[in-house]
Amino acid sequence: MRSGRYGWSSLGYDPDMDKVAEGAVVRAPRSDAVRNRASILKAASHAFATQGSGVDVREIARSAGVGMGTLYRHFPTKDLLLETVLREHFAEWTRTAWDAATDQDPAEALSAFLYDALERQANHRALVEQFAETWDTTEGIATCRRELHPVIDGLVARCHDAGVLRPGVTGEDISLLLVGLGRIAQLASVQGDPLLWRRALQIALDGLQPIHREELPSD
Amino acid sequence: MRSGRYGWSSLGYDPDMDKVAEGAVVRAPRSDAVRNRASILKAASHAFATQGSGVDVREIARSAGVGMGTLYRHFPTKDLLLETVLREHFAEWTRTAWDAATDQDPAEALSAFLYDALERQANHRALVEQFAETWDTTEGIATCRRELHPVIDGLVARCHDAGVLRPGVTGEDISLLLVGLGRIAQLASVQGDPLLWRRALQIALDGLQPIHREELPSD
Amino acid sequence: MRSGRYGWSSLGYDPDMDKVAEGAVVRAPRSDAVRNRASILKAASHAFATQGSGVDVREIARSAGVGMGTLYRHFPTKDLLLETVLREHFAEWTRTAWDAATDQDPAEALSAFLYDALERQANHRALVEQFAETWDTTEGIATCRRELHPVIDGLVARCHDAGVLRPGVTGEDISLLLVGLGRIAQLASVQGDPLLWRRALQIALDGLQPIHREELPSD
Amino acid sequence: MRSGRYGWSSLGYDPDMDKVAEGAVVRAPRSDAVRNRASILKAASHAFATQGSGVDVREIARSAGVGMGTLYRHFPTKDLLLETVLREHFAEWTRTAWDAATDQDPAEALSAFLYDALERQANHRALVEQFAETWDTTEGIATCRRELHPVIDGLVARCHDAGVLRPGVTGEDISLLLVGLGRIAQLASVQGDPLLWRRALQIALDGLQPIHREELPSD
DNA sequence: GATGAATGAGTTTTCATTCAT
DNA sequence: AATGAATGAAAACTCATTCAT
Repeated sequence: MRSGRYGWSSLGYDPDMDKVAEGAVVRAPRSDAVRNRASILKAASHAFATQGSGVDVREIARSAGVGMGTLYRHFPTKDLLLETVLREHFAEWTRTAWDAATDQDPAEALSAFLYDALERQANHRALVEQFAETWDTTEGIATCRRELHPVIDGLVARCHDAGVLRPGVTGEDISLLLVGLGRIAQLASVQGDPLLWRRALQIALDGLQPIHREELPSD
Repeated sequence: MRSGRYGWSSLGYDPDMDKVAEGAVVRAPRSDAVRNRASILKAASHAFATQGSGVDVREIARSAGVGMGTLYRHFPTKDLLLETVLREHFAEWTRTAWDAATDQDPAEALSAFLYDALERQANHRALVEQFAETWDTTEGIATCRRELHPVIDGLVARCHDAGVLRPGVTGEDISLLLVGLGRIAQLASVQGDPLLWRRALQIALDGLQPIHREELPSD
Repeated sequence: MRSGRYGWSSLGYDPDMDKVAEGAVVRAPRSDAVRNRASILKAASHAFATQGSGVDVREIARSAGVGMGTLYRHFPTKDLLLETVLREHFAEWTRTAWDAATDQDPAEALSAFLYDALERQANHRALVEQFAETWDTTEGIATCRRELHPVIDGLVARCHDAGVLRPGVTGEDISLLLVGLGRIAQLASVQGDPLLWRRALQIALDGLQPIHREELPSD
Repeated sequence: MRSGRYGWSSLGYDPDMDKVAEGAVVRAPRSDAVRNRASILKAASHAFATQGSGVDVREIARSAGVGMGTLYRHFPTKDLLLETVLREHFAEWTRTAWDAATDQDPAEALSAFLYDALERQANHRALVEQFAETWDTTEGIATCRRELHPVIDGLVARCHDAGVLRPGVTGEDISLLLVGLGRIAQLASVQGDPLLWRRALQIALDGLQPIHREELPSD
């Protein structure tokens, strides 16, 4: 979090960063800049969630109530804007996930985590899209997805310790299930029927129970 | 299958259909046309599979070694080309699926069906994309996806009859799992590791076993 | 009429012309060629009349029941095909016009000529279009339009001699009226009301009566 | 005229219309935008006038000295650009027409109106084209043509009242004559000889005089 | 700093004409 | 000679990004 010291911009492009020279006075950002940045992120978040990453940048600018120039001053490329939006999403998600992961009994924690995850993905087109687009990369948007990995790995470890998870199941297995069930959640949400994905989640959770002792394929 | 009587072109657009009058001699299509049509379909199939439905038509034409006009003579819109490619995929898929569905014992049949399905989806971006795009429509490409429904419903019924499927599981549940696991297969395939999706499939199959008697959520 | 000696092709391109060398045996054209040429002309005439000169050549070929190659063998460019069609139209028109011009009393003859002319134009989009496109050229399609000029000039002269035409009216005036009224006829025909153009024609004819002695503007 | 309140853009597309909220401060448009909009309209008007509605949009953009994007920002479709150009023409025309129609004695007014009309049509290919294309429709560009109808009907009524117009002549007759004579004017203008259409106009006007008592054809 | 107009390469599709079969 | 498939240069329109005001 490279500009955390300002307390106002924790992610993405910092327009004044390059002005910060040795010994220079760091001036607090103008309040309208702060406000604009926030509206842009809000508008972008909504647009990406409902229409996917293909939305027209102008629509975002318009619904944020700012001009294109302002948008591009804060986020020099569309990709960076998307990245920032998803990063915030993931950051919040990760936060909730840590809560879920620590508060309850392990099995409950895992199921709560997945439930929350699907609810998020059900309502976020771009989120689901980007899982696929960036699966094999390690930079850009992918970095934020990876912030979930420790949470998942922690959950998995706790479950194994408590003997409530099918032996052999890895964090990666859960991540992948997350993606697959996420897609299901999204489709179900298009049909306006959240029950549909809950059924799939139930099936997956049951398949993860330790009654199933058959080895999962490997090598 | 309106041009089945020719025995040479069972799918997609037939540019000379309207020349076929009552009693007219149907002349075999020119060999170059057949070759071109095939190269276009092959190139398109590959392009759609690897790059998704967003590929530039020109790239398809170029890699098929034909001009734009030729491509458009065979497939008057990009959508129709995509539809034809997917239709062929689905047609073949459906065929294999019927085989799988009838030959073996029910549980085996279901698992073979899903296995085959995921292998297909693992290698076809556009296929996976279109599941989502057309989930709630009933026309166009969606029609071919729906040809799988009877197969799935049949499988589900047989499994229930044999008591090898978790009570309450519907054809729609399986369809959704298909989509979700399909996405997983695709991601795993990007990483070049088919084992990954087989693990997810195993988990899902185990969750579908009749040991799990807990009701799936409904209403 | 350069290929009149064959007695079968009086207009347009003659595919074998260039084979006629000194002392060569001039072979009669194949009967299917004659038939094809005729169907092409018929189809083209209908297409140009109903859809204007913008019709797709393929539609003409298709409704003539011949391939594109055949069409282009007879008429090496679309323009030439259009020209030939209009030329035939004009030829027939000119023939009728001469009849009208000689048979009756002059005033009747003029009015009959115009009436016939408008009836033709009412039903021929391309005909009306080409009047405008080629008004200021002297080659190509324009040449056939000009074959009407002598008829018109003859009519005008006879009318002047008989004192039934407003003094000062020229053949060019009549030609222009023809074009203007032609457009009116076409519009009226779109509305399915031929009466409309007859009213305009009546007005024009009355304005041409010799009661009106006021000089028409000149210089 | 929905954006009349701005006092600066009365016709065509207003890209920021939706930004104008209740009580918002309407900022004057940027001078370059105004300039560009004007150049586009000027270039388009000239292009449509000389080459008809078939001109390449790129040519308009190029001769207006703007990029394609700019053109399309101001006029989202080619049709709308054409419509706007013609609408301005018609608006100005209608204005002049009302002047002509009210100022003078009826017969003079009618003749002045027609004279003005033909002068306009003589120099505008697209204008003349669109009369024909839209004759039987009531939407789009046709709406502006229809704004002339009341003027014409008014003129006709005044002329009949004053007994200076041939009995039975309707506004529709005049409209049609307008179109026909317009085409004549256009052709004459191509030859660079405006006298030609004045002669045709004179003939038509004389045919409209009340000396001619013969009924015009009807039913 | 903010604004939103301008840019222009890129995308799909059409159709007169050519040429292999 | 006939066929109809192949060609490819346009043409209309989009949208991420830049830049004048």
